[in-house]
Amino acid sequence: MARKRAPGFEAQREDILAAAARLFAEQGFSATSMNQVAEACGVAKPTLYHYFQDKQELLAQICDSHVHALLALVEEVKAQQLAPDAQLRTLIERFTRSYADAQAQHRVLTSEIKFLADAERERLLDVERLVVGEFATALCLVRPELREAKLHKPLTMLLFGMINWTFTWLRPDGELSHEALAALVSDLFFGGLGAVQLRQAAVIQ
Amino acid sequence: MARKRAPGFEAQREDILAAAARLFAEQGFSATSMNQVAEACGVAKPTLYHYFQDKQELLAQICDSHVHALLALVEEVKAQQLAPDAQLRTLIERFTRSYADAQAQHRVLTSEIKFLADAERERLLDVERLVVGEFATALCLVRPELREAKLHKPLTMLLFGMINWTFTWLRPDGELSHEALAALVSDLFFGGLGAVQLRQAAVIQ
DNA sequence: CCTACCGATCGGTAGG
DNA sequence: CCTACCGATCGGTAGG
Repeated sequence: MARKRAPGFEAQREDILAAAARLFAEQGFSATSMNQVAEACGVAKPTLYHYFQDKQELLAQICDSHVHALLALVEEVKAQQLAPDAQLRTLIERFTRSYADAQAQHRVLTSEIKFLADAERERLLDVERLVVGEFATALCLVRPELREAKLHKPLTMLLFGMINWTFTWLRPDGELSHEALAALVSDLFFGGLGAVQLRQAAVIQ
Repeated sequence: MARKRAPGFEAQREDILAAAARLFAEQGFSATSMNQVAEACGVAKPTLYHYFQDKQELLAQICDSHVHALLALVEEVKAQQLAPDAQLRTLIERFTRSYADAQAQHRVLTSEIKFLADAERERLLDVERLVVGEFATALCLVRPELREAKLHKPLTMLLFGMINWTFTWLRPDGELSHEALAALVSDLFFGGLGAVQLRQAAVIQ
């Protein structure tokens, strides 16, 4: 039997991850020092190395837990077996709302993943691709002809663009709530789908 | 009269800016060393300091020239005095296509601007706000009721999200060309505008 | 006396 | 879990 961790071990570890996520999101991974992380959670720098092997592992843990939370979210919606329109709309709204609680984690996942080692980064990108794939599949249930026109993936990425870009401009305490934003994105995307011309992918090459 | 610069001065300077933009876009500003910039353009590091005061000035020049290019682009479209629909569509297409030629500059402008000193950063954000403002104005000409619903700025930012996010997934040599993408974004956004419900901004607070 | 650099090394700080 | 450090490398600059 392995020896028990000290009682506060997991809580302390989560504290460090949360502080690191906030700093990495604000300053970037490279511009953030381990001393800053230590100071932010009120411990000495060597303490960090008791919980994490190195700076990269901090980043890897933040990205890993967040991308798996996103995957769990889409799996949960999928399990509800909603009608196509309702499913895609629910995905959009759940996703947009999830940013309210995990802004820092999401910014780190999208902006700092390049600082991971190749193997670790590819492993996480594979999980990201699963998440994107579920959105693309849900989209094809709504408008199946998009798949043969090879527009389901581009349209999915335009949708992710709308959602992910919000962290550059949406103030958490501003007039526009995440709920209202989710409805706006849904309306815009669903309305736009009907107007998309299907000839484009063929035109290209 | 000021003495003339050496003939290759401007060309060398542009070379350095282009190499720095590429490296900053790929690795981030903080993770890129002046030695890497120097190596990328085949000069010694001290030579960089002949053209630029320090590393931050490199970043400032990249962002400054690109954001002014974007401003010039919107002013040029505005001067054409097109009908509202055609103007917004042209803005979207010109903007999307401009990324094909200036991907690195655009990534730096959107991702690395935080590493500038406060005053310099604010100066550039003010120019960015002018560009966004022109899009929002063009959007209000297409659907004036969006302004009173306070949705013209959020919708403009969703549009920028679709366009700006493309650098995370659009392969410059891939199947989908920038032209086809521009048409897709236009179709989706114009189609979606008709479906946007106007009650949302009021719901919020 | 100017420009356009180079080889070498500065003070300070990063991750560990 | 702290103080005290290391090998290395950072941005920036000296003399020639």
